[in-house]
Amino acid sequence: MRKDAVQNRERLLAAARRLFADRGLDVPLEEIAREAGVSIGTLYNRFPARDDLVAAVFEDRMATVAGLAERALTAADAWEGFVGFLTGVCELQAADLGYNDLAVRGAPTGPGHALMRRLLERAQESGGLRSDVTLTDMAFVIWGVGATVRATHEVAPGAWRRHLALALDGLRAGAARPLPVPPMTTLQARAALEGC
Amino acid sequence: MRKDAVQNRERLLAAARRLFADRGLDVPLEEIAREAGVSIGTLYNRFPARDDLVAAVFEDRMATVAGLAERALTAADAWEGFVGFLTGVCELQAADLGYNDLAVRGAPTGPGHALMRRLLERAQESGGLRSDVTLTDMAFVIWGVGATVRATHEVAPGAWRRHLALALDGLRAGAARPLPVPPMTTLQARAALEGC
DNA sequence: CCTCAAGTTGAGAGAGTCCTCAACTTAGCT
DNA sequence: AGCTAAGTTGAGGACTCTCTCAACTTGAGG
Repeated sequence: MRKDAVQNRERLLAAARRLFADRGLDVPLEEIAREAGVSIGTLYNRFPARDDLVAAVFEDRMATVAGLAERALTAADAWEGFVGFLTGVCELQAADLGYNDLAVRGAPTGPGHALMRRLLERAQESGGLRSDVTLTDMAFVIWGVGATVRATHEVAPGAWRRHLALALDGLRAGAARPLPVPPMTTLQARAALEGC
Repeated sequence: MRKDAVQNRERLLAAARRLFADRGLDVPLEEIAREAGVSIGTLYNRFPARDDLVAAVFEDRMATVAGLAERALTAADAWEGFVGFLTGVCELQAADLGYNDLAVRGAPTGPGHALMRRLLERAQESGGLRSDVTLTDMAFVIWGVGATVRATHEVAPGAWRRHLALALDGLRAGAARPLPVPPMTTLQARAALEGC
């Protein structure tokens, strides 16, 4: 790749990072090109589809989340580890509206799928996490906090922490009351994301 | 008003009710006009702004929610009343994507504002509801369940009940752990809605 | 310096939505 | 039946966003 092309790619990524973070994934591509000081044609040249740009921008987050999960697994207290992981993910959501959109749209399909399952089972075995929740129920936390982040990020930037705290209190073993309907199947959870 | 005009108004409302329910508030107005068998000009003639149509379609829901709140206030068990109210509102959300959008966008400004405050205080005095939550925290339930409804309505229509049950378990006095950040002020909660 | 593959450009086609308005139609009164 | 205010119509202007492509520019190897 020619060096001016590399530079333009970097500029596009930097612009996209900024705009996605401030306004979410639906920012017009023309605006990203303008912000990058590059024409719309160049943007399409580098990133034929919006998803290619999104994937490139948020590549690092996959590793970040995996790191969070691994650290959480080594926590002395399994429940604390579980809480730390969810808090970490929600902090990423709150820090970047683009990642918030991505997390909401990809909640249960995430990369740390296997890691999360172990995290959850470990927290259940330790007696901290109620035993009647499944991995697919974690989507409720992501979706819920995601909605709160969207609504409040400008006007009450820390409000999501309160939402998360309430949600976590509902996940504690001590709080458990029998749940109604069965959990979503993995297939259902996956399908739920297509619709948004 | 001429009787053909009345009829067209009814047709428009019926069409809007159907389409809003199925697809949410952002359905194109042209499609509503087509579904009603009426031209787009007539729609604009009757309802100059989208909000006028939305208000007319969901007028009845205001009364429904007020009724839910009043019934909840007379429940023998204050906590059960509180749960019944929230469940009722969420059922409305799940039954109608348009109302879901409306509830999410208008969560804390709702009509039963005063009624809801009494409902909440009553549930707290009875010892069922944790005492550190405020009215503005209810928005988390509406926003959260709203997001789950949106994501799952096609693929796992009952999933929101599980989300709500978990949220309610987090609101129980028994589950209470100290909450982080202070609650949103009413002003913040109101402002949060403008952004969406 | 020359060449040309690689890269950039931006006007414009296309799709979708909102909203208007001048021309037309009709309900309902006399 | 005739009149008129009330109502309807739908083409079209305005805006926004996506995506393409033929013409132009430039980096870098020879």
